[in-house]
Amino acid sequence: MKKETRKDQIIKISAKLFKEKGYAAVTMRDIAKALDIKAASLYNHISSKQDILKIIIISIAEEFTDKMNRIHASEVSCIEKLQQIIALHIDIAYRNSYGMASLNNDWMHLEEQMEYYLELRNSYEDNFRSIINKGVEFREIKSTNAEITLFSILSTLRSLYLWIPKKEDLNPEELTENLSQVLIDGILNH
Amino acid sequence: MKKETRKDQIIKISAKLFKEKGYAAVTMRDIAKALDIKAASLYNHISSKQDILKIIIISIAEEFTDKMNRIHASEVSCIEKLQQIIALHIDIAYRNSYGMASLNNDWMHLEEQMEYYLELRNSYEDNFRSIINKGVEFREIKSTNAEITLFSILSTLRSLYLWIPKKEDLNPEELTENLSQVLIDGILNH
DNA sequence: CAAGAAAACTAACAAGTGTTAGTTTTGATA
DNA sequence: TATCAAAACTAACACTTGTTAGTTTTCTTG
Repeated sequence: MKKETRKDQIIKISAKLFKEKGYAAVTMRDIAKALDIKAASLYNHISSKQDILKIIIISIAEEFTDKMNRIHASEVSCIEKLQQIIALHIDIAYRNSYGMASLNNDWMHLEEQMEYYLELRNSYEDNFRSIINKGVEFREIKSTNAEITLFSILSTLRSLYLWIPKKEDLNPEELTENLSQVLIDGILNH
Repeated sequence: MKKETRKDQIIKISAKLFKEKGYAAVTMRDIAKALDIKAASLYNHISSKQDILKIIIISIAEEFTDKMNRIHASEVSCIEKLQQIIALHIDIAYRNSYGMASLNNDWMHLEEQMEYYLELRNSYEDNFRSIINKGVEFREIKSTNAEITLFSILSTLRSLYLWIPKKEDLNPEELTENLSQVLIDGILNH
């Protein structure tokens, strides 16, 4: 593990501030103040405010897309794939809850990179949809509206970043187990 | 039904812009341009930018809290209460998907009103939690972690505003039916 | 149609924005 | 210890921000 550079610190503290107030409401002076330096000094490490956002968002989006591709291609049941997707989201939300906030809420402030981001997101969602559709086809998953199933699971997973930091007592393994139960088995006691 | 005032138009178009770019990234000149007037003219109808946000968010938050109170107090099973909550979210998301975006993402930019907003939200969540806990107690709901059940359902409901405008083919009744199935019965085919 | 209110306008403000240029300080290496 | 790059600084820029003051236009109503 390499030492944390000043640039890493800038990215990290920026992600934290972006989560609290949103990208547009955070100024370069806010970021600088949080590091106890002047705004102009930031430019020795990053090229622009946009650049910070791009680094935060694209790295996470690529990780999601990459790992989803592997899950999609793997030779396990659809239900097992769903469990792996749940574990993936929990893992990333634990490691980078600040970045997840930007991914979810600030992607519209990407400029040149927005198209690429949307490609990554669409690829991810297409794989997700494909897994659920196969699950319905193989009778593993109920054939109510598959699009609603996708939406519901994805909404929950995308909100994990808000919730995980407030529940530090729960470890990732236990959470993965319980969340899989709720999302896949449902809540009804029959 | 009274005629739509200029103020109503300002609130409506602002909510739309806030959904697209977030409160902080929308300027008074943006709002004015969308109405084909000058920024200064807005101040004949509203007192500040903050004021617009306050009106958008507080009215929805009060509606949620109010209707949740009634559901909580009603004499039906917990599962039926959950269905009513789902119907409530779908109803509001259909009628005001723009406002829901601000409620979810821009509440941190409320100033004097933030405390009141948080009270409303906490009251809502406490009622929701109480319904689920009672459901577990009465053996209507599985006794996996109740907090995870709450989180999962609430995340899905809070994301409806993103999804409903893209699926115009689905009517509210059908959606309520299907979403209840997914959230309550789960997706597993057994 | 006259009069007054409502709602638009122009012009400007003070403060805050991201960023650059040029300079000084810091810290590692030879 | 001398050197040189990395990283901090000060000062300033051009532009944008929310908002106000004062004026003109438009609409409503008697």
